Formats: sequence, structure tokens, C-alpha cells
Amino acid sequence: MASRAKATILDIAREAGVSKSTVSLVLQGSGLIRPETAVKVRKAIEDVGYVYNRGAANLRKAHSNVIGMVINDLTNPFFAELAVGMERVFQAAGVVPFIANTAENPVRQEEVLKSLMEQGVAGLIVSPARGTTPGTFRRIETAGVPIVFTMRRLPDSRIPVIAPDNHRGSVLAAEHLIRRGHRRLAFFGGSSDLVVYQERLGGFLEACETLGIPNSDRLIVEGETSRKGGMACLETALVVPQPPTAALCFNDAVAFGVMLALRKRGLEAGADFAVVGFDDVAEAEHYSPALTSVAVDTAGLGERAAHVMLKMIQSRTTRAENHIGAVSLVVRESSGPDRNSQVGDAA
Amino acid sequence: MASRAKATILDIAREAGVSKSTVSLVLQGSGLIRPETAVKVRKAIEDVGYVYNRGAANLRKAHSNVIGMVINDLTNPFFAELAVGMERVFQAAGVVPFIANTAENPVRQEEVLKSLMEQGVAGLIVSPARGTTPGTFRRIETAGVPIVFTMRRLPDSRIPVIAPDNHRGSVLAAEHLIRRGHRRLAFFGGSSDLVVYQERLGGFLEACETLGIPNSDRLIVEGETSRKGGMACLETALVVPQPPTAALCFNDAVAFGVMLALRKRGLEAGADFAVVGFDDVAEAEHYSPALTSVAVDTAGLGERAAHVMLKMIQSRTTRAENHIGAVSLVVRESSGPDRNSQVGDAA
DNA sequence: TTGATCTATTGGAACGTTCCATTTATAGCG
DNA sequence: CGCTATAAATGGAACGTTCCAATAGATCAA
Repeated sequence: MASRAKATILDIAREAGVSKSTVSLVLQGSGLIRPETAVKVRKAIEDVGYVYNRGAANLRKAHSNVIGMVINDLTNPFFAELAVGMERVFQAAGVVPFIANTAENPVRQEEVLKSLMEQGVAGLIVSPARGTTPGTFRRIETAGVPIVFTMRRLPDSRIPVIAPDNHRGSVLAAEHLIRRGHRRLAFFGGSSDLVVYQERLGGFLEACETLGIPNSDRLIVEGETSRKGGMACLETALVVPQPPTAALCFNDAVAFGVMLALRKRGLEAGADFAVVGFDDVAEAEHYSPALTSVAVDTAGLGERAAHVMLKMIQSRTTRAENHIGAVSLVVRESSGPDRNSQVGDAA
Repeated sequence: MASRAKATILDIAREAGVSKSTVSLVLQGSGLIRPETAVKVRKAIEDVGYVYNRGAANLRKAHSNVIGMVINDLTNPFFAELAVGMERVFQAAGVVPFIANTAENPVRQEEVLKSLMEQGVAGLIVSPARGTTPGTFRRIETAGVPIVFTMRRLPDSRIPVIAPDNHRGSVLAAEHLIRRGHRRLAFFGGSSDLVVYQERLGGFLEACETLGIPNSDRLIVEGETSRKGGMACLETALVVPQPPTAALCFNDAVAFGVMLALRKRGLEAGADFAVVGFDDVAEAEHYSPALTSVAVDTAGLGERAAHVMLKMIQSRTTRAENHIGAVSLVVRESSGPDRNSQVGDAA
């Protein structure tokens, strides 16, 4: 069975007794076709088991209907949530997003981008891998294919970015911890080659400055942005002479790691050590204790990125405004007051 | 800037002073070309910022180099792990996998499949959405495009399946619980319209049968295959007259939900109630308490699926053997002995 | 009737590749 | 030198679509 030579528009034309042009018009839903003819053609399409060849079509058409989503870590549920938001918007616009994973590997990223370009994507939404070389997106830009960065950005680039207000998020989180009486604070996870890291750490430091936490009472531990990284950070932090009593984590994955490490030591997040995450993934709410985290409206960011992309495609431009999404602190159980402090500030 | 008309193979030919055929040969790495010529051509390619048009090429070539991965729930980290295994294999074969999410929605799935087919994929690896209609893959099969199911299968279909030995996994897990002294067992999560569910539940029931757990001491609670679903299952289970003391969960997500619900009630998984998961996602090991789970060698299954797909493409067939992967029980902390039982069986 | 206008349909030339059949250049041999 | 064998490069047709300009058939106004 199977494998009779693929049916084309010409086979349909023959079957339906019309010309290939007519079939093409029907396929595009043109109003120029007499309804009865359209019906006849559509029946023929069914009968021969035709599948549209978009590659051939794109040879003549200006733009394709696929956009590429290039993600640095698909195993982080955050990106899955982001993708869901995008898909909602794209689906409504008749655009199909293809997702490709770079696994935080710049070489793989180059391959994936090349492949997507060859496929003739109409646009690219990218969360660039760590260590992306500045030139990576040059040629894509000059090819006139619109790019939008989400979450992450490149230091020098003029490519539009859709990201949360990282600085403000950290300020909110740090202020919260300080108001709860904590005086020795840590910032856990991430590494300084990420612009996002600098923003999040920057907000943390600013809040410390403003509210009078001296430099000597701040501890900064870089680490992998994963559970494992978070566990390592806590271990590191607890061996210093005057350990912190609270930590703002680079993201929720790190925060979960910190909470696990606490549990392993018989300590409880919230009661013995305050933990605040960043991103507010779905899991944060259901964790135990529930994680206080900076909510970034993940799906909303995804939708926004998709909208910006659609607008860029439509207006044939490769430029667009950045968009910094509002953030808010969701206080849950993991960020209790300092045990030795008098300051109440109950939830 | 940008947007000078896209360079084609002809532009390169002119630039390098050769014919388009020569350029094409170079592009394909043919050995028929004099090395110096190849160098000259490659330089021209760089100079004009050429991007290969795979759509045009596929018009002539038999097969494309993209395969589609259609996943029912991208937010489940299990599938991300599966994808990672596949990507390893495909990358080595010069094949690019595009991932598309169906979010467990059959309609969306149809759209996604259509799009992938139009794009001219060489093959499809699918974890079908719940409620997939039997006819969905008929036309794809008759179009001669190879399909491999992973994890899930359709009741009647002859499409090859790569999946773990669900039955055996459940037997192992249930036997473990019974040997730890548990006598009232539950099976949590999933629903009977999934073939996987029947397999996993079947193994559970068989072990109960074999080891003398009477029907009246088994509790089966269907539910969503998510954390939330797991929480609901536990609530349901604890209100029956003689509640179970242990549960095998449909997957790890459900198990995590059960553990959270236990914690909310002041109970501890492992000590007060035994929990076993299925899939052994990375998180299981790092959870607290660490989750006992049936390991299915996720990445290995992904690799296997990719290999089978490559072989099918190569041999131009739409048929292949099923592959049932070995499973093993990873005993951790969440499955402690029944408190009222004398049976020791320490870890 | 003729010509203009409109509607529905059509043929043919692109689009950017690959691949086959040729052509041209180079070398090898008696 | 002429011949064949080999290596390197080439032109043209084909792939399945879109789009433009053209056509055929109605309808309408004068």
C-alpha cells in the first residue's frame, strides 16, 4: 500500500476537470471561484489524498507561515509555559511555531538556526544559549528575517527583547526579605556572563544599598541555574563565618534546590531560612513549603513576544521596541521572618 | 539595511565564475569538484550571504532532512528528557527534529500534523494526544511517511511503538510495596481511555492477585496525570472507610502531587504513607523525600525511537517492530514499610 | 447590433534547486 | 600524432506551486 507517487495540484485539476490555476485559487480560499466549482475541487482533493507542498509554494510566495522558536533549555518548565503563551497567539494567526532546543550549546544553536533559515522561516523567537557569539545573528538580520529575543538578551545587540523587569523584581524581593527582618542576605545562582544575571543581581544590590544592608552582610554565590546548582549554593553559604538567613535565588529551579538542601539538613524553608525564587513557575505554588517568588507573567510574555513578531513580519521590518513586562512578588510560605528579629511584618 | 533580494545559487555562480551546477555540487560536498574550485565557490557563498533554500531542493530531492516530533504535553519534563535522547541521535545523522506541542488536544494535533506534512517532513515521532481519532494517521501512512509512536499507542493501530514495559514496571512496584508489608494498596491517576493506563494498572492488579491482596483491599482512583490530579487522588483515597497505606501512581507528576497532599495533611511520604511513581524523571531523585519510581530509561527510549525512525526512512518502509524497553524499580525514601506490619524488608 | 464591464477560468512564466546527459580539458598510451 | 579514458564542469529539463495577463462567457447600456 501507500507510495503511489504524491498527488499534485495537477492531479486534482485532472480529477476535477478544471485547470491547475483554479485548484490553486481554491486552495487559497479565493472568492473568485464559483462555489460549485470549489466544492468539486475540494472533493477531488479529498479523493486523491493530496497534501499541500509548502516548499514549492514558498518558492513564489513572499513569506512562509512558520516561525522558529529557539529555546536554550527545554527541560526548564518555565520555557514550556512561555511556549504555551506564544502558541495561543500564533495559532490564531494561522502561524505554526516549530520549537528547537539548543541545550545551552552555542554550536548546536548555530546548527538549529541554520536549519530553520534553510526551511525558510518567517521569523525567529530566541532565548539565546549561554556563550552565544555576537556574530551569530548578524547574517540572519541582514537576510531580513525578524528576530525577537525573549528572557535573555545579548550585550551589544539591537535586536528587540521581550523580558520581565528583572531589576524591579529583585528589588521587590530583597525589600520583602529585609522588611521581614533579615539582615544577612544572599543571592544564589546564575553567572555573570548573563545580562539577566546582572539585572537581577543589580536590583538585589540596590535594595540592600537603599535599606542599609552593608556590603559585608551580602553574600553572592554564583552557580548553575538548576536544582543541583541551588543545592550547591546553600552548602557554600552555610559554611561562611556569619551565614545568611535569607536568599534571593536567580530562578525558581535554584530556589527549589536550596529548599531541598535545607530539608536534607533538617532545616525548613520559611522557618529556619527564607527563600525567594524568580519566575514563579506553576510548581512554586504547589511546593511544600510554597515558594515565594517573583511572578513575571510567563504566558503573557510569550503572547507579547508572539505579537511583536507578527507585527514585524507584517510590516516587513527587522526593528521593534523592547518590551519590559511588569513583575510582582507573590508571597507564600518560604519567606518567613528572621527568627532573631523583632520585626513582625506578617504576610 | 538588509533586504537586498535573496542570493541564489546563480548569484554565487556568477560571483565565482562557474556554473550553477558546479555550485550545487559544492553545496552537496561532491568529490567531483576540484578542491581549488570548491574553495573559490565557498568564498563566494560567504561573500554574498547565501542561505540554502531547502524548499526548492526538496522539490527535486526524494527526502527532506527534517523530522517532526509531536508531543502531547511539553510541560511534563519527562517529554523534554525524551526529546533530549532523540536529538542526540538525530544530530549525528544530520537530521533536524522540530518539536510541536499538541497540549493534549486532538484538534490542535491535526493542525500540527498537517503543517508538518506540508513542510515535507521525512518522518514523524508522535506521542498521541488523548482522544486521538483512529483515522488521524491513516492519510499520513498512505502518503508513505514513516510514523513512530513513543510512550503512547493507539488501540487498533499497526504503527510501531517504542515504549517501556509498563506492565512489568507496575508488577515490580506493586510487589515492592507488598513486600514492605502493605496490604491495602491504591493505584492513583490516569484514565482508562489510555492504553498505557491499562498496561500499568494491569501489572498492578496482577501483582495483587499473585501476592494475595484481595479485590476489596485495592483502591483505584482515576485522575489527571498531573500534580493537581495526584493531590485530588489522595484526598479521595483518605476518606474511604479503610484507606490504603500505599499507592502506585500512574506517573511521577501524580506521585509528586500525592506527596504534596500528604505534607499538607501533616503526613510524610515514606513514613506515614508509601508512594511509588512511574517514569523516574530527574526530579524524583532530588525530591524530599526522594521518590521511589519505576525507571524507564527515558533518554534511551528517545534514542531508540530515533534509530527506528532513521532505519525506516532509509529503507523507505512504513513498517517496523515494536520496541518494549526494560524497566527497573529505583527504591528511594518515599516507599517505607507499613507501620503496622511486622515485615522488615529494610531498603 | 456593438462595445463595455464584470465574473469565472485558464495558460504560461517564474521561483531555486537537483540530476542527467553532454561537453571540454587533461592525461596516458602505443 | 591520434586514440581512448578519466576528470571537471556545464546546460537544460524537471519539481509543484503562485501570479499575471489573457480569454471566454454573461450581462448590460446604448
